[in-house]
Amino acid sequence: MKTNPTPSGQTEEGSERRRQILEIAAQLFARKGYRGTSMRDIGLQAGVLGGSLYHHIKSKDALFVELHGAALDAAEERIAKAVRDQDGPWAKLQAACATLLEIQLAPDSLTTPMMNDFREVPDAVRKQLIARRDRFEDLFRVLVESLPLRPEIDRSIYRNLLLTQLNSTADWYRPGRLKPADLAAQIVAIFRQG
Amino acid sequence: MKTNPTPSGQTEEGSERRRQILEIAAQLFARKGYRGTSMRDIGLQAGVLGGSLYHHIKSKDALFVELHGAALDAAEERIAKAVRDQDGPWAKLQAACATLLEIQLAPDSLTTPMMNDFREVPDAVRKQLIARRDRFEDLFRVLVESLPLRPEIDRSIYRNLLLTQLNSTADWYRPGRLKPADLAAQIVAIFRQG
DNA sequence: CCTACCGATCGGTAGG
DNA sequence: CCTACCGATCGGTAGG
Repeated sequence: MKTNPTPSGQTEEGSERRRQILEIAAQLFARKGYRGTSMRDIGLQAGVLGGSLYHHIKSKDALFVELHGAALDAAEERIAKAVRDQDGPWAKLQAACATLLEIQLAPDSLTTPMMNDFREVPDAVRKQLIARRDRFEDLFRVLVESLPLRPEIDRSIYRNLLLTQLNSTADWYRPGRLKPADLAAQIVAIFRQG
Repeated sequence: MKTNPTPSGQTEEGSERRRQILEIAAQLFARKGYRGTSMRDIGLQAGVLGGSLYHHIKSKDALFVELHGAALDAAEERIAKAVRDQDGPWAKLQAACATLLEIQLAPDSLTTPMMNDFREVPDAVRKQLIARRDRFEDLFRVLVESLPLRPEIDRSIYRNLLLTQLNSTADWYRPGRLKPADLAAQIVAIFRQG
């Protein structure tokens, strides 16, 4: 939908240069966190001085919120599609988990969400991130609703635990023989008790 | 063992004043993270200027490492005791989980571990934290070894997922009708598939 | 434990 | 996009 480039290069909104900068910033934020990434760091990677970035963005805060939102937009779309392709509540859940893990564990793109360092972020930013994340999690709320779970399981806690699991995997996962899809299978195997 | 106070007040190692400062620092680090807590913040809570803290500690880094170590020491001791009091692998695991959650979710003491913001911390500090945490996790390695798990479950991944779950609960838990022990029961109910 | 300060770094801006 | 800078804040220190 927005993949084909606009006619020519202007310095505003959707410019290619701006997209490059967003991608660089997303990678740095994902690796070093919000506070651990300075505007000068981003500038260094982009080949300009920190101050020059302000031609393309309004503030560090707005940049972070925009990246977070774009990442969740992309993730929602990919997950919804993966879920559509499956039949049965557990197959749908596993597809959603595998897709989210693939996105989270491939930290090389604009689409990597950053759901983990809310505590590092200014209060005003945090509020926006939480609101957006809550909407994102509705996707999983629906999936968990349709699971056939034992009655003693609290679905709200269950969903929280599952999402926590998915979101914090990036903290310890290292690429190797264990693929994201394998990990998703293990997680669902655990969460799918008889 | 170290609970009764030393004869009188000196300004060195084990002074009461120092203990107060460590407690204040631990709370702030737990709430705001490593980078989000300045020495001036700690001083403000302690009623002194930031620079004055350096009579009691060597550096911010050393302070954080010391707090992390002390918290894990205390947690290990409490968990080992709780495990000893139970029979059977699942009962032992649940006791360990409940104890760890109780510690993590009562953020008002020197004993609250901070296992979550390793990315915020300087490299030299991170290495020490990881080494200490790995030793701590051996406690759970032993517990997971003795579980009767289905053969298709990878115990190393299983342990990682469980610990991730326990350690990241503090990010979303809010005190209420759901007690730490209840949460531990829910987690173990999920991880204990038939 | 304070005063008074250091060098470094931060997000951000004016003006070209 | 750069030069040159702002005010704020950081960890830490000397000297009392």
